[in-house]
Amino acid sequence: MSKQAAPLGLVDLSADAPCCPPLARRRVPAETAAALAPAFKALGDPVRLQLMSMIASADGGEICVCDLTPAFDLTGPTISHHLRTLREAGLVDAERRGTWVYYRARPAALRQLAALLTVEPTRG
Amino acid sequence: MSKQAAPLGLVDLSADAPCCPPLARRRVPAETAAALAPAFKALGDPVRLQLMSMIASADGGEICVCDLTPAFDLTGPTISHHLRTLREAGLVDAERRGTWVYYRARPAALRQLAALLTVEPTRG
DNA sequence: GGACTGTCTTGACATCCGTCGAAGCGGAGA
DNA sequence: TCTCCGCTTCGACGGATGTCAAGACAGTCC
Repeated sequence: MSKQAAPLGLVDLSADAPCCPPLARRRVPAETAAALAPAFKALGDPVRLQLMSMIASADGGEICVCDLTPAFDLTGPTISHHLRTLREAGLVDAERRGTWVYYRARPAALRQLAALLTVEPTRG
Repeated sequence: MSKQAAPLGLVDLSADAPCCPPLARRRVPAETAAALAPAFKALGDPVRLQLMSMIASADGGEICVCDLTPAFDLTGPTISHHLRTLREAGLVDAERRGTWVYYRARPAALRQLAALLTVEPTRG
């Protein structure tokens, strides 16, 4: 369930989207901004930024929700909500395996965002 | 009025903050997440993402508000509000010169965010 | 000094967002 | 089958956010 590019209003941050010269090199057009802003917004919460980091840096490339939840002073539903936000932003993928649900990062999405923010070494 | 590093609750994204190995390499600690999330949140709006791009890609490194406002179907105060958000996130600097106000990007801040999102070419 | 221009601030309002408790669903084990 | 456990969804609430109209402030030109 992770094959289609942008299911149902999800952001398309798939690897093959040939997206985006650096933001500082040329003006980002409105459509591109509208497509990428949700990803930045998803990272714009401290909890989600930590979740994203825990997922992206996990050994084996994936991590169980049961390892994420106890790292915060928040209820299960709240963590679940944040994970959903990251999922809908196209930053992570989820997979149920038996009792547990595992999350893994989408490196291509992170790479796109990083590329957009890239700045020339020191121009001028 | 643009000399001090992090005045009054602003995010410290100054160049000398030795901040942040990639998010995918090691878990981002809570304080770091709290410090950086506002910058991502500021970029999490399509209008601000475009503004940021227009400012960062401007010839001469700076751009007048009078050139920013007409690019959107929004009122002056609304644009001003978004610019303030970018300023308080430490992403841009403002300077009044005569009648007009000029904005310029803070490359160091963008670099920090880009570095945080950096992913190994293809690990594994 | 006075009028004009450009930008920011204030106040108000509708909407969105983070959070929780309660309930639902799916799988595992007795 | 029945119960327990993990995770998600639903419904609700308070606070934050995006937007605008009106007013305030800074600087220029006559």
